[in-house]
Amino acid sequence: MKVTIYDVAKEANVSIATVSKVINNTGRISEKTKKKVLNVMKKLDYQPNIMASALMGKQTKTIGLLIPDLANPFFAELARSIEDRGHEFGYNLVICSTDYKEEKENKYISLLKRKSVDGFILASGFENLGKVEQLVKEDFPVAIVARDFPMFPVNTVALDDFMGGYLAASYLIDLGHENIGIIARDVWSNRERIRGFKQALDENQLTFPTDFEYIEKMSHIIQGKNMTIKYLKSLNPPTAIFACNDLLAIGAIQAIKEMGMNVPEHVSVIGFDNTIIATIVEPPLTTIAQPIQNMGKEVMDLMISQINGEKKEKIRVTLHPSLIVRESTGKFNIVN
Amino acid sequence: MKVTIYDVAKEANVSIATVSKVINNTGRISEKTKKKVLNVMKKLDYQPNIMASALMGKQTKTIGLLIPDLANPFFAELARSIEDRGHEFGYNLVICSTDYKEEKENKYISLLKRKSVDGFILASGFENLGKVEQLVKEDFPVAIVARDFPMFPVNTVALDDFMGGYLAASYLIDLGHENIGIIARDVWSNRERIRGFKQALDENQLTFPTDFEYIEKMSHIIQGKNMTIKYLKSLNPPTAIFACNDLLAIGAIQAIKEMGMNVPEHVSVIGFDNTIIATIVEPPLTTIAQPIQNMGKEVMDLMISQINGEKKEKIRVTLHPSLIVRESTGKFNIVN
DNA sequence: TTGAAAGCGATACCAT
DNA sequence: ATGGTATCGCTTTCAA
Repeated sequence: MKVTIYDVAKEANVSIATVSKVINNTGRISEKTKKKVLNVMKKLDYQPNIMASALMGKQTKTIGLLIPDLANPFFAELARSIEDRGHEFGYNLVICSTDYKEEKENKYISLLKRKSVDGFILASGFENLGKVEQLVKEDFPVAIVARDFPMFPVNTVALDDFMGGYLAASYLIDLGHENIGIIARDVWSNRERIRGFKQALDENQLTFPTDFEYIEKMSHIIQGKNMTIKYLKSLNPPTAIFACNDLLAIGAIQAIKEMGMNVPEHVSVIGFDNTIIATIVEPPLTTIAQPIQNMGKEVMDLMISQINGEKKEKIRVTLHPSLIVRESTGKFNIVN
Repeated sequence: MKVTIYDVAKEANVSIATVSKVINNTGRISEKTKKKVLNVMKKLDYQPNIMASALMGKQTKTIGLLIPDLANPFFAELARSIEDRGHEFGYNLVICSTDYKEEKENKYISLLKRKSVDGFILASGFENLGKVEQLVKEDFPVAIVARDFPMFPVNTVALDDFMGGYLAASYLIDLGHENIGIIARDVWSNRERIRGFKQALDENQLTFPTDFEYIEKMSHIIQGKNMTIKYLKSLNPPTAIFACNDLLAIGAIQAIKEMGMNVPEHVSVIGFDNTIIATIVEPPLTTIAQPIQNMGKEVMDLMISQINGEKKEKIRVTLHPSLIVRESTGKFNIVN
């Protein structure tokens, strides 16, 4: 059957304690026995059982990653970048899609704790403050990414969402737009983006639409489409749309086309995230880019340093969004 | 600290054996003590440590999923559907991107075995027959998805790739195309698709392009683009392109547009997979659909039944592709 | 119906 | 420099 430390010890004529020491490179063992044990390990193709050592308090080298939806390209790309950085340090990811459901979030967290993950990386959409706070109190390694939690100390890699919203609005305003529709789900990062958006509006003496309302449920193409149709059919239709993610923006573009109008001639559209789909849609989507690769790397680094107990103080890394101008936005056009 | 089975036993004035029995609903215990123990468990918020029971040979309820690239929408969507089905049965997924590198595949497999995963689901791109065969020989639960391994018995959920290629070619031929370029990486499923493609060609007395060659490296937009440019600049440029995934097809469309031509007026493009991006490009992509949701469900079901030792014989589920006609394909046009 | 005790596969302290 | 052994948290006979 499976070869264990006992098999190695027996074959090498040493104790399991000695074998353990050569595995972990701890204590002192003569070069000679070390070499001997190493040889036997190779010969028997011995693979230490990580679960067993986890029982003794060692790391499992596994991190739980909770995201809203793996099928959303933004989260898939983010997960991939986290995975890559983790891989460099021997970590694996258990990836869980929560669909923004608190019930699933709780379930996954307690399940993964029972599986002795070394820590959790929580991505955007996590509204479940209580659970996170509890984790932090227990001193369980947690890091937040693409989502800011200003309330208590926790390692965080956030985008400056406020700035993102501000950038989007400023650009649209520069193009001459004064009536801009907003599409967003009610999550923290979007509230920030809208706050930044409003700031730019204020600075230009423009008023925030009074009839704005968040979309419910998912942030998918269909929701973006529906909301856009609603906007365009309203009494005072906007000349530009700010969608809080690329998927929603695509829905907006589809709606505009379906209603017989053009992007950006009749209506401009700006997205958020800069995922692969922004380059694919026609016209290519102007969007606010999140530095996904960097976010993944940074959050994994924070996680690892926390697991290793390197620094006690919690760190907040804020990354900056950038405007990527493509072809879905244009000057306000009197055509309207 | 963490509450263990001992804490529960002490608090309930029973032995840990008894507690274990009520946890697992095994052996016989009186309703009274059962209720008592259950209460204490709730009161102490006891969460059995899965690693400890795994050491005793129980399941970890964790499956390793190896895919080429999580950032590829097809695999992200597939992973999501596998995750969903697994979730219904209490399974979690450790997701690993291999980048088609045998070295990574091997590394992940042995690492996850050390972490006592209950089984592996291997997705398309896995060319590493030796390792898989070894797993099968060891009777380690393995299931293959989106990839066929005809050589030895292993649970498989495959697409009828041959049929997919056949469908694509037939459709293009019906449209009047006789010179069709093919873009594909050299993996098993693509070889099958091309075989089906060739079959349709043969049936129509058309000849397979003699200068066809596989692309190297990744199957990304850029590779699709480069290959298409090469085709269009050749002496006898094709009037249609068959790309073996949607990403490559999108690259093809981009290349065609960049060269000042239109899709499908000048060149038709057909993709494969029917991921979300097929609906997003302009023109919307005609493609061969893989039933992703079904594939995920079926492969997880096979995995679970194998883990539970339900049936010994290995099963091969073959799902059928379907042609999704959108707007990237059109009749062969004399314009050329 | 319940419990004592022997593992599972590793780590780590304490002797030797 | 090496080894004996307790221990981690749980499962599972086997007795009582």
